[in-house]
Amino acid sequence: MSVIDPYKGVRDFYPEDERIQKHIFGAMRRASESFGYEEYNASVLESTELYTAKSSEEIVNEQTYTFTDRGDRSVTLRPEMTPTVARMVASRKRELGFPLRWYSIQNFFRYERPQRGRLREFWQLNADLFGVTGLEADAEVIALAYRVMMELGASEDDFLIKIGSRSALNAELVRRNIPTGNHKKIASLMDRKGKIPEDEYEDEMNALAGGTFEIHESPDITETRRRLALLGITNTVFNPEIIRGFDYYTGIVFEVFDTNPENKRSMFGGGRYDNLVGQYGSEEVPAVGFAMGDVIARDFLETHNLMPTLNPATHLYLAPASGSDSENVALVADTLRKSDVNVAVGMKHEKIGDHIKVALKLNIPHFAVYGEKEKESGTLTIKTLATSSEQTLPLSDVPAFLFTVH
RNA sequence: GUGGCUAUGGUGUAACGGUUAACACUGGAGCUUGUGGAGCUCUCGAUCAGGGUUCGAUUCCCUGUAGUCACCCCA
Repeated sequence: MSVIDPYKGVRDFYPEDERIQKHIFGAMRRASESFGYEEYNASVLESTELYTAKSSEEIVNEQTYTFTDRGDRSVTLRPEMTPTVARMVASRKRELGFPLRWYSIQNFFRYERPQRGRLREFWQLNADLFGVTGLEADAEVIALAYRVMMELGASEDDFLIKIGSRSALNAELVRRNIPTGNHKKIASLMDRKGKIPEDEYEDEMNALAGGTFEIHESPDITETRRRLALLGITNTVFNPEIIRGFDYYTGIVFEVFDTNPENKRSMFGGGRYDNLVGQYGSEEVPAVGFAMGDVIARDFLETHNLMPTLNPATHLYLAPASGSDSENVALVADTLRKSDVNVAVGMKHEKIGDHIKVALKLNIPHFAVYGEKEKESGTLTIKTLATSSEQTLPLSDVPAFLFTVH
C-alpha cells in the first residue's frame, strides 16, 4: 500500500507479536532439547541447484524467490529446510555421530498468493533423526511432535495423530501390478481424497490403478502405535488417507490434526524419508522428521484458549521521584542489573502518575519510585501493577523478590 | 496463477452523490507535586493509488495495489 507497510505476504513482528513467537519457539525448543536434539542453522540463501536437483522445475520456477547475484550465480531464498539439512548431513557423513538428532527454528520464503495461514515468509520448526532404520526412530519423532503440543499447553483431547504408511501403499501398488510411473500420481490423489468429489476420486483412481482399493493397518503402523502407547501417547489412529503429497516419503507418515470441531484440520506432519540424503552425493542415510509452522501453532493456541499472558523481559520500571533524582535512579538501576534484574528507568515525565501509565502501557509487571526517601532508607517500594499491591523491602532483597513474585 | 468479497486518522467505527468527513480509543500539551493506573481542558491525525462518469465523488464505473475467502499448490 505504501512504504510504511510490510512487503506483500510478510509480517512485522511488533514486540507483542514477537513475544508470542518467542513463546511458541520456546515450547519447540524445550521439547526438542528434551529428546536430545541439537540446534543447527544455515543461511537463508542457497544455490538454486540445491532445489532443482530434488524438486520439480515448476515448484522451483514458480514458487521460490530466485534471483541472479552480481556474480551471475542463481540464488534461492530457502523454501524449506530439508534439502539444506540433507546437504549438511551428506557432506559430513563420515564424521557425524549417528543417531543424529537435529532441530532448527528458522524462516522460509515461498512465492505464493498469500492468504490466512499461508504467507510468503513463515517460521518453522524442523526436527529430524538421521541414521536409524528401525521403527523406534519413527516412534520417537512422533513422540517429539506430541511433546511439542504438550509444551504448547495442549491436552491429548485437543489433537489427534493420524498415522499412515507409504511403504504399505507401495507394497499394495506392487501387489496390484500398477506401473511405477503411476505411483506418485496415486499418492497425490489419495492425499487429496476428501477434498474432491467422491466420483471424481473414483474416476481418477480407475484411470490410474484400474479401480479403487483400501489400505489396511500394516505391521509397521501397529508397532509404531504400540511403542507410542508405552509412553502414554494414545491419541493416535491409523488412517489410510494419510499419505502426504510428496514422493520422497518412504515409510511411516503422520499428520497431527486439531480436534476442535470448528477447526478440524491438519496442522502439521512428517514421516520417514530414507532416500533423500543419498541424493546429495553420499551413501544413503535413513531419516525421519517433521516440520511445524509458527502460524498454525499460533492459531492453535488461540482457538484452544492456550495463549498465556506474555510480559516483556523487563522486570521493573524505576521512576525518579523528581527530575533531580534521575542520576541516582540510573545508579540504582545499574546495581539491580548486576543482579540480573531487567530495569527500565523512567525519563521524560515529571509526574509519578505518568510514569505508571508508561509502565502499564509497556506491560512491565513491577513499578517503583526512587527519590530522597528511598535513598535515606535504602529501600524500594515495589508496586505489582497487575494487583496494585505494594511491598517495601531493602534494595538488596529486590532481585529475589522480583524473581519469586514474578 | 484463477475467481469472489473488502479498502475512511495509529486502532475501531460513522457519513443520501451535495457546506469544514463525524465519534470513541490511542498519541501530544496543560491542570492535579511521592504511587494521581482517574478526571477535566486543549490539540495532532484519515477517504489506498491512478483514471473515468458528474455541476459536484468517501459514495458510482474501470485499472492497479493490498487484505481476505475459495480454488491451484502446499517442499
